[in-house]
Amino acid sequence: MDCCTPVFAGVLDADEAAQTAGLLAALGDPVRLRIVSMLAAAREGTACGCDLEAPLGLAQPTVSHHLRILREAGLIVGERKGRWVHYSLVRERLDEIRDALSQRLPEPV
Amino acid sequence: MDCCTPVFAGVLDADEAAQTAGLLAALGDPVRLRIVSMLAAAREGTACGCDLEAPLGLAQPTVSHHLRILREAGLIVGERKGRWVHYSLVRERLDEIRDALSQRLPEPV
DNA sequence: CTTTCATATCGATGACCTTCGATGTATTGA
DNA sequence: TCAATACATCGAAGGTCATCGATATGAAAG
Repeated sequence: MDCCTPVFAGVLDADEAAQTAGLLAALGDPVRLRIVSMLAAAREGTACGCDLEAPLGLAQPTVSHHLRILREAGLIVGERKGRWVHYSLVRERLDEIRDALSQRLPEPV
Repeated sequence: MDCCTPVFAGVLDADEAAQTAGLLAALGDPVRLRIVSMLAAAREGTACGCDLEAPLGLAQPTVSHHLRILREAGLIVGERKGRWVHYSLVRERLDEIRDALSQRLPEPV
C-alpha cells in the first residue's frame, strides 16, 4: 500500500523559495528584528547607527554588520545625511513577506 | 550637534525578539519554505516525509532534520498513521508571524 | 518471524554566521 | 590643517547549521 502521494502543483520552486527565504532569514535574528522594531518606532521613521549601539548592547562593527544584512536584503535603506546615515524601513519588503505567507495557503475555515 | 536621538518606546525587548526571530529563522531556509508550500498545496493538507524527498532532491535524514525544526518551532505537526507520519501546517503559527510583521509599524500612507 | 518500508537519531564534515578589536574612510568643526 | 565623530571593512575566533552515510526504531506485510 502506498502513502498519500499528494500532487504538488503550484509549489514554490527552488528559486522562489531561495528569494523569500532570504528575506525571512534576514529577519530571523533577534538583533535585526529589534533594529526593525526600533526603526518602526523611531521619530520620523529613521535612526542612525550610533543610536542603536547602546540599546542593543552591541559594538559598533556588529551593528554595522546587521545593518548591512538588512540593507542587502532590501528591508532598510540608508541615506547619508552629513556625518550620519539615516536608516529607514522599506515597507514594500515587509509587505512582500506578509504576502508570501498568505499566498498558497488553503482557505481559512 | 547631536544625531536624531529617537525615542525607542514600545520596542521589542530581547525575549520577544528571540521568540519571533525563532519562528522567522525556522522559515528562513529554502528547503523548509518549500516544505511548508508543499504541505499547503497537498491534498487533505497533509503529506508524509517519504513524499517530500524526491521533489526536494534531498536525502531522507536531511528531510527529517528540517521537519524536526519546523515541528519544534510549532509550524507543523506530525500525526502517526501506521507506517507513515502525516505532517500538516499549524495555521496559527503562520498567522502569528504575519501579525508580528504588521504590529509596531507606522500607519501606511 | 523475517522482511520491508517509513521515520528518527547519531556522528562527521564543511559551510556559514555572529561578534568584536583593529583599521580605514568620510564628514564636520575648530 | 588637524582633531573628533560616524560608519564601513578586515581578519580572527567561536558557535551554529545543513547535509548525508550509517544505524536504530517502529509498524506493516508476507
